[in-house]
Amino acid sequence: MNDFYQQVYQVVRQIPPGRVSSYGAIASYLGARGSSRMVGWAMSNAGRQIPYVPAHRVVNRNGLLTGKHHFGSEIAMQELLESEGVEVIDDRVVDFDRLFWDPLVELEDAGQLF
DNA sequence: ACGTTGACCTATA
DNA sequence: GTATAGGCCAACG
Repeated sequence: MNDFYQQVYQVVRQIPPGRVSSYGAIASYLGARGSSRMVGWAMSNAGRQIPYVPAHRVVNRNGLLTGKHHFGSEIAMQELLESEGVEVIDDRVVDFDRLFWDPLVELEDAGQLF
């Protein structure tokens, strides 16, 4: 795969349980601010990646579970999040601002990767 | 090769 | 606060 995808997967794996991030934040961290859609495409392939990529911890900027349809079932993503202590109501992450995990802030730089 | 689609985001009104 | 437009670029038919 391209390095871009691998980088996306690396960042997603850094998201701690019970926290969530966004496509745009990851794209921005990888230097592709305008290409947040590519992060979504990377997630589409995330299910086939080894090791496991916690794609359920990645939601859109509004905290909406827009990618839930790509999981096994419609409630799989929500179930996974709730099993980690993340409240999800009406396909939306509760206290998204508080649970938001920004790689730009948490990792500070690319030194945490590789 | 071309048009459409898509797990998105920002800007403007 | 919502609505609309534009940009982004890989994958698919």
